[in-house]
Formats: sequence, structure tokens, C-alpha cells
Amino acid sequence: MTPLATYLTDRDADAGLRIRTAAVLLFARQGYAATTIRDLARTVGMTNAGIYHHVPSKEALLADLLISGHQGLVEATATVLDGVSGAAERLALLISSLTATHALNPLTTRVMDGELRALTPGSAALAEVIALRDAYEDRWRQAVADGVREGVFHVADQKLTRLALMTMCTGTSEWYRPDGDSTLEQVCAEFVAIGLAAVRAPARPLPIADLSLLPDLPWEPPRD
Amino acid sequence: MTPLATYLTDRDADAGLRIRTAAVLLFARQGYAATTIRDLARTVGMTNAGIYHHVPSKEALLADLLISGHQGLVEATATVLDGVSGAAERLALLISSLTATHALNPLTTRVMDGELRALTPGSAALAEVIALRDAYEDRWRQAVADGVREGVFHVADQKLTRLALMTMCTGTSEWYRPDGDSTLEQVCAEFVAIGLAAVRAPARPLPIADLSLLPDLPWEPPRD
DNA sequence: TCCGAGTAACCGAACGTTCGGTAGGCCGAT
DNA sequence: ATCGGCCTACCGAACGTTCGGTTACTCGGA
Repeated sequence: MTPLATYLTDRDADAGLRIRTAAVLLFARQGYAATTIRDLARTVGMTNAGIYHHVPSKEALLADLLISGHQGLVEATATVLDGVSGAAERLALLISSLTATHALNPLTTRVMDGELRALTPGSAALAEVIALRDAYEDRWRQAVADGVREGVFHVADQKLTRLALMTMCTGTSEWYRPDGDSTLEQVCAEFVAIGLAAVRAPARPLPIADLSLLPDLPWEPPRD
Repeated sequence: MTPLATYLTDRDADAGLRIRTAAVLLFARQGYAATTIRDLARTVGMTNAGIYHHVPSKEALLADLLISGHQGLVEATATVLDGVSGAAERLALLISSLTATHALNPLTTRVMDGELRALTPGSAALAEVIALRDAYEDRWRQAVADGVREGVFHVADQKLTRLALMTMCTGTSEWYRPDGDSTLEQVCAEFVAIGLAAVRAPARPLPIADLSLLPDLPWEPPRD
């Protein structure tokens, strides 16, 4: 038994937390649709009926993960940007914090980015996640627009540029390994350099987000 | 009825092609696991049993889409790179052709990039797709390694850099719209500039892939 | 004695897949 | 020209299985 599997089946630990951790693990690995309640139950050492003692439904479980995850990202980003002025500095902090969040929470972020479509169209939960995501993306829109207005950024298409940069950052969850050749700080610095080059900002030293201010995504499964 | 829906239910058109087109549409929208044979049948105007006259199984259908899609990408890339020397030129062609392929075939590429995990682990089909994908990624590995060896690229971590750039290119399928603010040529040129900046290549004019050499992915559903 | 946490057994619905059957077209022999 | 035989392309109905979810019950601890 791996340490993770041992933790997930530990009857002394909080069951709601174990279920959410297992859900992130399985949803990230197999996808929401391909994960059954019985998969989840087996992973936490219960029967399928036991799951329903802690969770109202499979979709409510996903919705809970998505909403709280996005809330964490939005709140942490507000903290990271607090009091920082200058479009280049703010964009650098957005790039580095999004990158680091995905590198440090690859499974949770994979579910957050990839399983939105699994929520029932028109549901209140979906609307809530979309509202949170829009609020987050507005930070990026603002940063790019400010830079262009101030004359420090020069971009052909603001939306295209923003999406390309955000994609680069979120993609980190697919490949980053802490035991790879680059440290997380190196990755963040590299991505900030690429991002600022993409908006043709003058090259100069720029800050990296304080890793202690990043969102706490409490059901990210520990690495095995 | 949209033109697409009309085509998909047209009994005069080849059924195998209509089924594959509908499969790409639904797999891209809802995911493979969440798409049922009955969804597929309804989309092409048949019963679920009728589908099995043209396709041996749901998974074989997915495998067929993935294998032929990756074959197309590998073959087209060989054509695009044929006779081109110089690491910067070759990287520029890789970036622009991957970007354009994703922009022009968003649904097929989304299935190709996102539904590999739906194939049965250990199956021959999965091994075939992985072999094709590895062959494709080797083109990128070679281009980056060549540039570093020739001294024209300066990169901290080759694998990290390659993955970041490939992610940027493949992400195009998620947001590119032909009626947006940028033309496909502008997007490609922009991404080439970003990519070459990422490897610290000296700035100079670089080629864009000839769009007529791109892979033909015959079941990409026409835009609605 | 009561309650939180769990189980065994079960439900209706939906799943991928298979089966027997049939409508309509082609084709060589009559 | 027409008939029998065969083929492609599908349909209606059902198969066994598995799904998300429910019900009735058990049991250890406060």
C-alpha cells in the first residue's frame, strides 16, 4: 500500500476530506464521467452507499470541488496582487501564481480546468463556477489592457495573447515534476520572461509570486 | 436544422464517414465516456444497432479516430520539414504547423489530445497511438536539441521548454475562432515569435508552415 | 439510549452489445 | 423481362451488466 492509499482508507481521518481527495485523484486520472461511485468507495475503503452518507450526489461532489477550488484561486490572486501597481509587475504575478498553482496542485487544477463541461448545463453550480472563472480572467484582461493603455505592452490581439499565456501556465499541471531538471522558481521565472516578451514589454527584472500566498486546495492528493 | 445536422443525417452520404464526423463532434463536446452509442445514433439518424453495422465497437471507433489523426499529423509534419535546414527554421515550422492544425481542426485535435486515456491500458491501439505521438514529439526534441547544440538556442531545461511551447500551440483548439480579431497567419507568426523568444534565438524573419501541407483530418465537423 | 457511520441488499434506468428479421437493390441465369 | 439468390444497410427488441441512488438495518461509542 502506498502512503496515499493508506491515508485514503484510514478510518480515523475525516471521511469527507478523504472522499474529496479520492475524487480529485480519480476525476483527474479517468475523468468525471468514467469514474463511478463504486470506484470512489473502493478507493476510500467503503461501500457505495457509505459515500452517500457524506455527499448528496456525484455531481454535487464535483460542483463542490470546482467551486471551492475556483474560490481559492480568486481569493489568493487578490492577495497576490494586493498593493502591486504597474501592468508588467501585475502580469508577472499573474503568470507566476497561475503557473505555480498548477505545478503544485496538478490533479485539482486538472479537474478544475477540464471537468467544467460535466456540470449540468444551466445549473446554479455551473453558473457559480463560470462567475468565479470570469472574475479571475478579468484580472488578466485588466492587466493586459492596462499595459496596452500605459504604452508598455504592444499586442496585436489582447484576447488571443491572454489566452495563449494562460494556456501556457495551466498546461504546467500536465507535465511539471518536482524532481525534474528545473525548480518551480526557475519555471516561474522562465514563464514570466516568455510572457513579458509576448507582450513586447521592455526587458527588466520582475517579481515572482510569493508561494506562501498561493491558494490552499485542501483535497489535492499528496504525490505518491 | 443546421447544415451540419443535415449532412450528418443525409442517407445518401457515406455512413462510415458520417458516424466518424458525429463521433468527433460528440467526443469533443461531451467527452468519450459521456457519449453513448445512442447519442451517436440519434445524431446520424439511425438506431443504436445500426451503428454496429459500420463500427465494431465504441472503443474501436475512438481508436480509429486517434490513430488516423496522429498518422496524418506525423506524415504532414514530415512533409512540412522536408528539406528545411537550420534549427530555428525547423522550430518555427513545427510551431506554426501545430498551431494551424489545431486552429483549423479544433474538434478532432481536442479528441486526439484529450481522449487518449479512454483507450484500454495495454491495448494494441493505445500502443500504436503512443508510438505515433512519440515519433511526432521526437521532431520537437530534435529541433530544440539541434538549436542548443548549434549554439543558436539557450535553454535551461529542454523538456520543460518543449512542453510549454507545445501546450501553447495545442491550446489553440480551445479558443481560436476564424471570425476573431486575428487571422490564422497572424496567430502563427505571433506564436513563432514567442517560441523563438522562449529559446532566446536571435530575432530574425522566420517561415510559417504552408497551410496546404497541413494534415487532412477528414472527419473534422464543419463549423456550424 | 441514542446517534453518527457504516453495510447488505436492492431499485429503476441506462449502458454497450447482440440477435433475428426485413426492405430494397444488384446480378447472373433463364 | 423476370425470377431466385444474395448483399448492404438498417430496425425492433432484447441480452447481461453496471450505473447513480435508496432503504432498512447494524454497531460501537458518548
